[in-house]
Amino acid sequence: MPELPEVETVVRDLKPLLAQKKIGSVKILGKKLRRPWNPLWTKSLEKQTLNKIHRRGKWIILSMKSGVQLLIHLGMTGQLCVFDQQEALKSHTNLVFKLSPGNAELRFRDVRRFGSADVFDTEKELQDFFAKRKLGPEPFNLSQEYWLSSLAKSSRNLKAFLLDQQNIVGVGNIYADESLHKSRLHPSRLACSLKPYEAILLSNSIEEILNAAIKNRGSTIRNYVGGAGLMGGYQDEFKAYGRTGLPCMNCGNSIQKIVLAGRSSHFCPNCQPKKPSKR
DNA sequence: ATAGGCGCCTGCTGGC
DNA sequence: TGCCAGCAGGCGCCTA
Repeated sequence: MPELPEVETVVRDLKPLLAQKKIGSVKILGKKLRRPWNPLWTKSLEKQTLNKIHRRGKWIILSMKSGVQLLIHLGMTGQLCVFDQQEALKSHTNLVFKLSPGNAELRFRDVRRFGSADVFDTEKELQDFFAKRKLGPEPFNLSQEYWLSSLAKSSRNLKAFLLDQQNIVGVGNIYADESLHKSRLHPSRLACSLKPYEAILLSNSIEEILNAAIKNRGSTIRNYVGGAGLMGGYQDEFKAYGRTGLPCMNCGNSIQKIVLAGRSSHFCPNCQPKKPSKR
């Protein structure tokens, strides 16, 4: 589900709600997530004081003062929200962290269970976990040198390239389509075929699209809600994603859908020609 | 090493 | 109205 803007919104929402809180009890419910919960993790987290909440790509990191790290990925349908203890548990709630002082609790709920929760005893172990996955750079203030060279080295199409978190983190199916539409690049163009001006246009577009989506608190198609339970608003701004057969906002031609990298890809055949435009 | 295909899950929608 | 195939925001494993 959630891509960088949604994850960023969850983090921003949770920040004030989790500030100065301590984790009381940890409850594990329902079926396992992508990976099963290790019972030792419960002990590692209980009585720990939260220090910082941030994200790396689409991963949410809750760091404890002791150095223990709780790492959450929302998968396709994950929701990480604070509720009052009195509020009824929604179906498919997997994890409940009581917070003290106060009557609130942090709940993780993931209908499809593609999400995950992991605990690391130290910052170093968390970094090793990320290193194994070879996460690429954040999309903001990308080094131009890095971007041009990694595009040039890749024989994949742009859609697959953008979805690969080793090249750039945080971009998923929606924002890949939106960024390609904004840069007027066909999703099946090969990464290595981009001229430098096209490559720069693409990275600028990614940044602009993601920033605009963050401003709108992300996009809600079905399940996504922020850390305080609110839906996103950027779904109303889509220019390509999900607009199959509807007129392109730039030129009026109808938006096409094809499958690339196993995912549906929406683009305007007129604005995003397969051949590079001359310049 | 790299890239492509598919499996993992559940719920909703659209077409018959 | 009812059924069911197809599809959905992501990752990770396997294979070639």
